[in-house]
Amino acid sequence: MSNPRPTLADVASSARVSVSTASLAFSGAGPIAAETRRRVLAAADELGYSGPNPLGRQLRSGRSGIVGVIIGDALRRSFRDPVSVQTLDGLVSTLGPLGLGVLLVPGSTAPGAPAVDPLVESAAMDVAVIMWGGTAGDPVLAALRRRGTPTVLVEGAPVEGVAAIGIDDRAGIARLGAYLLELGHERIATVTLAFSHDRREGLADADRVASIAWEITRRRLEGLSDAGISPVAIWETPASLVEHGTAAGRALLTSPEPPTAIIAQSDLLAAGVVLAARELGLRVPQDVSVAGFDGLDLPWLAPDVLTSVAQPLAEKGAAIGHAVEALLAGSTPPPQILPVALRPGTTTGPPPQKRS
Amino acid sequence: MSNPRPTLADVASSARVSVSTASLAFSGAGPIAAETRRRVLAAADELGYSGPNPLGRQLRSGRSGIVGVIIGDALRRSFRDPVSVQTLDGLVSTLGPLGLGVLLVPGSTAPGAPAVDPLVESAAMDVAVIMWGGTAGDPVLAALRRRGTPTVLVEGAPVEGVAAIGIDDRAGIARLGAYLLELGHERIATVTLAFSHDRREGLADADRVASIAWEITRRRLEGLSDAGISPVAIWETPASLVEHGTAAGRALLTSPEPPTAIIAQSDLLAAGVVLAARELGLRVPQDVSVAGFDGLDLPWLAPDVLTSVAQPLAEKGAAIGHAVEALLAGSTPPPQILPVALRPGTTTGPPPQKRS
DNA sequence: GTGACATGTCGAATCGATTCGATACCGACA
DNA sequence: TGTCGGTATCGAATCGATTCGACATGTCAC
Repeated sequence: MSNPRPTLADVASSARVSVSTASLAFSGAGPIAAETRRRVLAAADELGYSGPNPLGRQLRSGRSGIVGVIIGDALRRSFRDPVSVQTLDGLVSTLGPLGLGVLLVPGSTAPGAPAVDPLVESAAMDVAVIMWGGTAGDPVLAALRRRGTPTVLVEGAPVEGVAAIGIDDRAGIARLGAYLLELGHERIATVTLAFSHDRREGLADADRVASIAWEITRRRLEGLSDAGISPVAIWETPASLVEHGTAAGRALLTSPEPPTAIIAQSDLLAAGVVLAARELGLRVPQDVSVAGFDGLDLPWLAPDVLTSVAQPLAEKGAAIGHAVEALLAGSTPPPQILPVALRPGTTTGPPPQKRS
Repeated sequence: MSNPRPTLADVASSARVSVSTASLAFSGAGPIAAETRRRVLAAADELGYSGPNPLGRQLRSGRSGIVGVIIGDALRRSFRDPVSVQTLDGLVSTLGPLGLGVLLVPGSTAPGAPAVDPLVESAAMDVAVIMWGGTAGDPVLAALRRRGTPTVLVEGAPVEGVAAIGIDDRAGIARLGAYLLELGHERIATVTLAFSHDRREGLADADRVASIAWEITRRRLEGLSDAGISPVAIWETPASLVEHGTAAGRALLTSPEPPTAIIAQSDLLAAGVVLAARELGLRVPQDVSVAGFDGLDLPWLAPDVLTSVAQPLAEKGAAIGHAVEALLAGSTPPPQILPVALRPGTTTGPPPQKRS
């Protein structure tokens, strides 16, 4: 009964045709008589053969049909961020129709360890996508290189020979900064994404800022300078999560000379700042303006609607998908920077009148 | 230069050993002289050969090392729910050390279409995990069966020959119901997860309730009966998202005879109800009690802490992982129901005194 | 000195499909 | 009648590894 699963050869012999003909019946690549085809399929049906074994096909074609998506570290952390999820969703939607599957690959095995997850070294994948820009000497990038796996780097620093997809976050932040300056703000603080793997939390001094390893954080910080803003405080967070934004907000808003506006590098962080302000009895935006980045829909922040810079998440996922497609076709897709758009909400306004 | 990638045969001939010996040098399965091994590795290094091609290995072993995770429909929807994400995280953490990768497989191609995504039919996977209980006649389940892929069903109705992992949500809801009864509530309404693929939103009458296709929704509803509660209203939502909870809360709390307590089948829904109550100027729990299910940590709901029934998400993921492991080993893991625990928060209290 | 045994290496078969080139057959056309 | 062209089928090679059994060599004990 439950013999070893039937193979194409079994089906062929049962239908009294050669293996090659049987293969044709399934793949449809090549001329085959309708009657023969019918006979083969009937035999397959009878034997309980459910189509060619993908493993055989893959070996022959040299393609696994799998795109490895390297997720920062803990899935839990990456995916608590709607930004990752929506981007991934866009990617999956684009890859699906191409018959490509997405394999989730943890980056590093242990949180702090420099070791690379064994899957990066040994999983079958035709292309790899690094979701959150690897740093220059990223061991994951090195491993992929060694394996010769074509790679798409998302939101990273440009690396020779690696396809890149990003967004124009620097200009977006600059635009946001200009907007706040126009409103009259002079004391602007900022809450940033993580600086590097060490994921510290707290105020960052100039030295610390100079040590930023993650391109995305640096770029968004540079957007502020572009707007001519030098922040009165730079607060570094371990990850883009609401609670870290709240912690940042509490600290910044209770400082001796609190900022009149806070720009966070992500909406989740900004939302956290808004919650901290509420908690402290401050009105947003009358007492303090708060702005974020990403353009997420955060219904639970109601009645506030975050002022933010919207990035096209689904399109970003699709762009990654197209880059993957191009790499598979053997071409080298050009780097692509997607545009972002300032989206004013209810959390920004003119600064409070100076008392005294 | 960039010739066709070197193969084990190339390495072997370059190291002047046979292919079989070269294989041994990499796999370590079998006796091999240290010196020979060194020579092979050196040759590999020189040729830029980065380990055996997984495709060849897979064909030989008949194993792909891939676990397909079938996600309901749109990734975007599934993964906006922290419950899915945290469970998946637990699963990935368990599978990683086993050298197994997780392949994301969309369930159905189009939202409403009954068609099954081609990946379900043709992707190479050793085991499949259906994340949110397929219904009885689920086409995905049927397809997997036909292919003979061992399957783990999470939170589903028991199906012959399919491994099952679930939580004791029915008892948990019953416990929660009892708790509210003890507090003195008499008018209790409930907000449920989706009934079926059609994902309607609004009050459900008895007929509609009788038509529930999704086991998880039915089970949690039955928990209420177990506690002796017949809800004054049953509000059906399309998905476990905050905004649907808010819509439900608005409707239920503005009805002629509003409930004094609302039990939601998920924390996200419950959080939405709390937000609706705030919006309506109602105090929680003085004016209305709200409870959820899942035991999520929702910092943005502060200062409220949701009363909820906590389920062990990471453990659930791990349990799924172990079931996968067992299936791969050829055994049939027993169905497993994980315990849940009532976790009172600040959103429940005695009902308001009757006026008049 | 010889048999028993462990160690290292090799050749060939195998996993399950795809695909190229050859062959056989048919009707049409000159 | 001989040839050309197209269709349908088949045989054999191929993808890149793993693994089993055979064989050669070396060591030890009796």
